[in-house]
Parts: sequence; C-alpha cells; structure tokens
Amino acid sequence: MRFHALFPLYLNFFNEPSMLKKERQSYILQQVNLHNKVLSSSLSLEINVSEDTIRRDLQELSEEGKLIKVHGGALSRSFSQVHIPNNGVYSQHQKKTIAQKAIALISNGMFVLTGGGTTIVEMARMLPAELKATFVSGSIAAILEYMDHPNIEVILIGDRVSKGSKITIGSEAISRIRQLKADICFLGTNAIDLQNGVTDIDWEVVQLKKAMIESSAKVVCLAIAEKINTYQPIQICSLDKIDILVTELDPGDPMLKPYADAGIELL
Amino acid sequence: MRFHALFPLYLNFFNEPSMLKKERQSYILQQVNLHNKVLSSSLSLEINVSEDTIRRDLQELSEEGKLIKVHGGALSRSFSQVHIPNNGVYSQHQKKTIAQKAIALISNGMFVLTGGGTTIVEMARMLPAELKATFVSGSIAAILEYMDHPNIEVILIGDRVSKGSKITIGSEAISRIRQLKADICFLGTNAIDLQNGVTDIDWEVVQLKKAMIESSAKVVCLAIAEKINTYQPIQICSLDKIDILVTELDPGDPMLKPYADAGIELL
DNA sequence: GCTGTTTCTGCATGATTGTGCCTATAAAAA
DNA sequence: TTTTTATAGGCACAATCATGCAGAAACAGC
Repeated sequence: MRFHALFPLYLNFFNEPSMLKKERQSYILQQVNLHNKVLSSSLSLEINVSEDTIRRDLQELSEEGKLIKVHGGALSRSFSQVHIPNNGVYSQHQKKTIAQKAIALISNGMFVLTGGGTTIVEMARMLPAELKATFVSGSIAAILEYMDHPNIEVILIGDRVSKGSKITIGSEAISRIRQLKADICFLGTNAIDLQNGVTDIDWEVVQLKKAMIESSAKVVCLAIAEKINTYQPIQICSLDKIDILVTELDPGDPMLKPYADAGIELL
Repeated sequence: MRFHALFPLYLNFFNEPSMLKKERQSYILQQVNLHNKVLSSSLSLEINVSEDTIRRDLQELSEEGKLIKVHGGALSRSFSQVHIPNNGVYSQHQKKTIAQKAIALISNGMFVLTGGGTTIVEMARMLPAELKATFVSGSIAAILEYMDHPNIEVILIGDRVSKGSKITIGSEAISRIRQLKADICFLGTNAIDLQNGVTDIDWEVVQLKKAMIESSAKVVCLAIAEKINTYQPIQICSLDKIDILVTELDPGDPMLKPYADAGIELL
C-alpha cells in the first residue's frame, strides 16, 4: 500500500493489473484523509483507471458520507466541520424576521458589505442557495456562514481580531474597506435614535462601521425594536446616512414614523 | 505478486493434480492474508481449477467470515477494518503528538505565522494558557481556536476565502504576508520527500505558503509519518528552506535519517 | 464386486457489474 | 463575455456472477 503513495508512476510502468473496486475506494479514502483533498485527474493517473471510474467512486463514497465530492475531486469530511452552533441566540425569532426582509434587498451579482452580529449571521444562514453574489465581511461568524453557501464569493477583511466582537478591527481593515465600493451594506445596529443617529460603544468597531458606510452605495441598518430609540456613547453616523431601516415591526408601526419622516425607507 | 502470474503456467505445464477442496481453501486463505487481496482469475490459474470453483470457495469462506468477497475476487478481513474509523479528525492521536512537540518551539513575545490544516488547529487548541504571543494566519479554523486563547494577539490575513481549504488566498493575502517578518512559521505539510521537497496540490495555497516561508526567520514543517516520502504535483520549496521537521515519530527513526542528513532539525 | 447417494466440479445460460467512451450540459476559469 | 474543464447519463463491451444441470468422483451399504 505504501508503494502506491511512493511510486504511483511505477504502477503504470509495470502495467499492474487494475485494483478491485473496493480496494481502489479504500485507497482513495486513505488519500483523501491524508491530504484533505484529491483530484480526479491525479487519482486517475495514480491508479491507472479512467477519470469516469474515479468520478463514480467518489460519487459512491460521497453517498456513503465518507468524503465530500466537489468539482474536480473530493475533500476530506473531517476537514470541513467548523460550525458554530446556533443555540440560544437572543431574540432569534425577531432576528429571523429581520433577516428575511433584508435578504429581499440582495440580487444576483451584487457586491455586499456586511458587519458582524447575530442578525447578520442569521441573514447569512437564510440566503437562498441560488443567489450569486460577492460578500465582504470582517466578521468571523458571518464568514463561516458565507463559506457554506454554494454560490457566493467570500472576501474576508483581515487585520487584528477583536476577541470580544469576533471581527477584525484596525487601520489595515479600515483602509481595505475604503478601497471597496459596495452596492449595499448591511449593519447590525446596537442603538439608533433620532438625536444621535446610529451609535455604538466600541471605538474601534465604530471606526470600521464608519468606513463601511462610506464605501457603500446603499446603507441598510438591521435593528430589533428594543434597540430603537436607545443610544450609546459613540456616534457612527447621523440618520441621513441611512437608506433603509429593517426591523421586525410592520413598516407602518407608529414607533417608526419619525424615522420615515427623516427620509429613511422602512422594511 | 508478479510471481503468481508466472507460476500458474508451470502448474499447468506440469499438469499438477488438483488440490482437495479443504486444501484449496486453506491455500486461498493463506494467499488472501498474505496479499490482502486475491483475484478469482489468477487463483483459477494458480490452482488449476475453474473460476466457478474458486468462486464457490470464496463464497463459502466469505460466509464463514474468513474473508470479504468482492466482484472479481476477495479482500482480507483486516483490509477493510483499517478504513472504518472516519469519525473526527484523521490520525488525531499522531497530530496531537506533533502539536505537543511543535508548541515547545514557541516562546513568549514571539510573532508566529501559521498555515491551516488539522494539525495546526490541533496545535492551536493545545497552546498553554499563559503563553503571550502574536499569531498570524489566514486559516478560519485556526483563527477560531486562537480567538479562544486568553493571552494571544490574533491577526487575520484577509482576502478571498477558498471554500475548499477554508483559508484566505489571493494576491492581497500574499502581499500582506510579504510585509511581515515573523519569528517562526508553522506549516501543515501535505507531502514531503527528498527529491521534490515540500509539495502540495493547490496552486493558490502553494503561493501562500511560499510567501509565508519567505517571511519567516525559521520554518517548521508539521507532518504525520504517512505524508513523509510522498509527493504532490506542485512544489512549495526545496528541503533546504526547512529548518525543523516535526513528526510523531522518534527523531532517531530510520525513516527520517535522510532528512537529518539534508540538514533539517528533527523533533 | 455392485448400486444408490452424496459431494464436487465444470459447463452453459442469461443476468449483473464494472469500465471506458461519447455527447450534451453545467461549472469554473480566463 | 468566451473558452476551457468537469460532469451526468447513455451506450457498448467485457468480465464476473448466479443458477441449473450433468458427469465424475467419493462414499456407504450390501
């Protein structure tokens, strides 16, 4: 067996009789677990069978749940299990409602900038599978969800990682964001009121959000009702920078009236 | 193996009297345990009986649980047992051993660059709580672990996220890494051998690892023994760029001797 | 010895499986 | 976008298989 790892070319050279199906699948499994990834093309050369056969093997192994089949080869199963459990998210039901509304704002081909926070993560989970778009974020939790989506391109903003908020913060991240021009930006909102606009408590997070707002053609704030008409010490922006406010409430709710009057679209 | 293709001719030539049934079956068992697999066709030639008879023998032995019958022949019982355990991380025990050894190389205040992969994640989990250092990585899984550590500063390299390998890849990431100068760099190794050095299968990952190696004062390769003396299509670097090789084996293991001779420190 | 029974084996048949090749479609890459 | 590459599904062919059957061999009892 080890020989196959060492001298795959020799197999061809000696024209060794082809492996039995089970044997071959075992070998494939070993390779995929060893290297985390295999290509149909190289396996085909190593084992000296057609790519069709390899593809059929990968198909079977995939159906048995022993590996994950992807275009061009397969990935190890144990490798792709970095999931954050979604237990005990505060006000989850409201956040799902908000996420549902917000998703309607995204269409194919869009370049989308998102912050962090549980509402954003909820939105990431609910993105329709057929959506094709590019998502940019500095939030680890959000990125994890985006990665599971089949059709979206994921760009991660790098810099120092803030352990509290699980997002990347710092001048590097801000200057990266400044270089972008997104179609739309989704911000989880910690506090919003008429006098102070959108406010937050963490200076570095505020800097980042400011940059995100400046870099986006359209700014969407996601806020559950209990955060409306509250404020925090540091201002992110005044209300006139906000294009759309998404809450779990009906857009006609009297609580939201002043925001509509301020020129914000409600959803 | 090849002998069995040759021998049967002699058997025919000498017109050896056919074996008794019991005798034949124990011969088959011996062969299957010796080679892990037998083909009905070659057994038929070797023993000089029809394939039907062999098939019936294999059938019986299979029912007695002494081997596993497959299309075209049979496999040894031990063969399939090797590949059943697929839960969790492959070779986790070995990886933990490697991680333990590798951690000894890190001291307070260091600036550490790490790749992705399960071995690196294992290492991240085992970092002592009192260690104070800065860790830089583009691997989402590794970053998640680093974030849980109380005393380390985490820097995330941003760029496009590769869904397969769960790391950030691309020119942006590479140019970020080039701007760094790390004290030490830990690389999970997919394949390493004497001729080709360290090799991998994914072009973009290779570019990234190359940059990491160039940006580090000391390069450490983490590799489980199975990956030693194997190679993949794309070269990351030749052996002389590697300072330290960490495996689960004893540094004195004869398998590692050539690497020590190549000037690599073993751990 | 003879005879009937059982076991083993080889052969013929048709069904099943494994594989490679082909083409239209779908997905990635340029 | 266009171009390249990978894939699914159908087809063809060969290898392998299950089954039934018949002859050969082994065996038992007489």
